[in-house]
Amino acid sequence: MTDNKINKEGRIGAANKQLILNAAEHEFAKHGFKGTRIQQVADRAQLPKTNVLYYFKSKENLYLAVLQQILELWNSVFDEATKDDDPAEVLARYITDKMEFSLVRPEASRIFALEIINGAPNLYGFYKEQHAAWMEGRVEVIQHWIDEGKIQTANAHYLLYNIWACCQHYADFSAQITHLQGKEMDRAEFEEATKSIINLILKGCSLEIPEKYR
Amino acid sequence: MTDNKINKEGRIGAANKQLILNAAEHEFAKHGFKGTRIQQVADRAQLPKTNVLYYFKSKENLYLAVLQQILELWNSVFDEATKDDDPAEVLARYITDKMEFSLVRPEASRIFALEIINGAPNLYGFYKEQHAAWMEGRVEVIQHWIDEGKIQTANAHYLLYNIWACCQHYADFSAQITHLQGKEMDRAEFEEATKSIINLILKGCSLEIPEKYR
DNA sequence: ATATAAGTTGACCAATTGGTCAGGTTTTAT
DNA sequence: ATAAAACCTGACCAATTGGTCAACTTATAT
Repeated sequence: MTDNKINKEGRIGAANKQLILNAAEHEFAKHGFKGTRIQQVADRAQLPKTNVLYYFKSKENLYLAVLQQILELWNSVFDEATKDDDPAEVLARYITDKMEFSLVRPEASRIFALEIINGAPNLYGFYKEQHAAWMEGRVEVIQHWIDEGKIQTANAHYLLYNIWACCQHYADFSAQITHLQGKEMDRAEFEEATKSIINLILKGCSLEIPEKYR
Repeated sequence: MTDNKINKEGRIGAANKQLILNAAEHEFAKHGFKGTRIQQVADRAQLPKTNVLYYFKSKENLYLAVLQQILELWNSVFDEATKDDDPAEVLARYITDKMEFSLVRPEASRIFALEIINGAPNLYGFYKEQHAAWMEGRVEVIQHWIDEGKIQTANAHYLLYNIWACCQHYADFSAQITHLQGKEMDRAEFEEATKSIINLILKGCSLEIPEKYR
């Protein structure tokens, strides 16, 4: 049971890896996989390019690590809802969480969007199970409510798509929104937008909007 | 008034240009600007690479031409709505048109999405006026209804964003949807999804759903 | 008929860029 | 102290790829 030190990263490695991952998320979100240069990531992380390759053997490897990190975050945010909770409460909470995610981690959302527009080669290859499980879990909850007559909606899938679409739009299309409104949305405006989505979705399901989300 | 023939394209040129544009739309939608190789476009159009460069001087030029073509289509589809029409009718029609667009021209929608995620450098540079005018026109119509009390919604912008988001999602994220449902959505399913959006948006604005859109 | 423009294309080039490598320094466990 | 592992990085390379060029064929107007 001796602790083998071979191929174990030290403190420096862990810190630098995170530094690089953050820089890479920024660059991949803005330029896509092909459009991102390792040199740009290195510059942003203030490290030499060779150092980036030292920690992440290849560009693809780096991208996969970024995607992995995003998926972990993604899952953790929405894992709380269960089928025994009140639909109105859960949906409102769900939308609030998603919008919070769009506000604080827009770049993560954009990388996810780029991956899917690109045909999701990695999501349905490398992280297939992980991603599928996350989605199936959400569909299951809604379907349960429909079966029990707790919620009025024709199709669990379409409801989820509409929620995802509205919430992710504020991250993925923020350049368009900023341009249209003449300035970046601040937190107050994000909360207003969140209410507009909650209003839309809950009314659409003929649910009462909980007091604290009005 | 003599007809100067210098730099005028003949029939062959017009036909080939369109052939290349169609191929380019396909490739740009799938791989983004940086990820697309001129050779791939040429292969899809079944022409030598040099021939593509002959008609479109550079890759950027080709991309701009594709974007231009998409914007013309985009605008033409939504220019019909006016502020004097019935909001319920117009919104339902608007959503139907957008969903039809997502069904028949998903790649155009994806190029548009990629451009915006990328920060919309060309939309707010080259085609700034064109694009802004299209958006402002839509906002104006909604705002007019709000001012006249014809429609119950807090914010014209957010309403439009939510409509765009839901409809474009079915084009931009079709890879995810296809994966989730195990097969591509057919027209019947698209019509069902369209109804779910109309239901959501109109109920959200406290509008009656017109008979033919139920 | 023929001149002029439009269209075609293989050969080639220069720049970019992902990735390697070897020779170093620093950290860490004992 | 010292050995082993972890970390660092300048120099370099091979492959990709956007774009040029010159020689050629085809179409078209008069």
